[in-house]
Amino acid sequence: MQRAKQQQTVLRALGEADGPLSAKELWSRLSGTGVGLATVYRALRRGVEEGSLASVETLGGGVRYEPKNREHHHHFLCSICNHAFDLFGCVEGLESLVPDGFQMTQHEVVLIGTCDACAGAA
Amino acid sequence: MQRAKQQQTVLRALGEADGPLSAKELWSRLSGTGVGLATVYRALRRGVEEGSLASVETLGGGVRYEPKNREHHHHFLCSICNHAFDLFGCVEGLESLVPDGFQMTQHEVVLIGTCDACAGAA
DNA sequence: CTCGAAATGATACTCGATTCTCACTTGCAC
DNA sequence: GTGCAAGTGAGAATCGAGTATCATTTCGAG
Repeated sequence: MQRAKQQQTVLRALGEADGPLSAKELWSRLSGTGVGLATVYRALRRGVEEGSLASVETLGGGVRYEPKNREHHHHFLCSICNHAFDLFGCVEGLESLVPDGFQMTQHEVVLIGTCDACAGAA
Repeated sequence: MQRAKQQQTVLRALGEADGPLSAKELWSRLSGTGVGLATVYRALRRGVEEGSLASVETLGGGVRYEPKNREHHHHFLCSICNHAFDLFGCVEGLESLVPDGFQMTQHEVVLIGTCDACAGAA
């Protein structure tokens, strides 16, 4: 196992995911590599500080991380496996919801249901 | 101060709010009444169990609670005061985001920005 | 090869949110 | 008034997420 390169391993694994991952989820995907949880957190924190990663909340508990070099998108949260998936595209008509005097700067859309795998296994 | 009715006080205060409240937010609104934090949690837990309350995550950290007898709605989160407000209305076109094989059962829309009061104070 | 700065993994620790414990109080039946 | 089950407030205990510590290892410069 190589040292001094574990953080790159962490970031690469995150980049290969199909959605944002929490620190624990990411760590479990690296369980065979001997990477410590502390290193996962170090890599995530550094990534956020350097601007290459974004931390997102997708409901379902906890903060997840994803690479920042992605198009504007939203997430699908599987209520069975609790995994978050990236969705492509966005929705219209959000401005009409904003009350007078309020200023919207961002928005989040989260769809909740069952993912491909969980729906098929049911 | 009346005893054995504190939980009703808690639930009434929640019903009068303009958006979902966290346990701490709710407790601070009751600070003059001598209600203990434990009682707030007890009231919230019981309300959820009995089905009169819904727990919602509005991003911005933590779980908030609101009465369940409300129309379908979404929330606006002020990034300055971190308060959550109810929004009325919904959006169209969510179905088009769902990937093949996935089944959507719920959705959440959260708008983020500055509320009336915070925008005015800036 | 040798040295030192930076990285690493294991684990102890911190912090906040929530729940539990317990002595006391209240409301109600009798 | 008495007895008792349920409610209550204060603080202890618990739990999970994230951070700090520390001995060890790696890697590049000389």
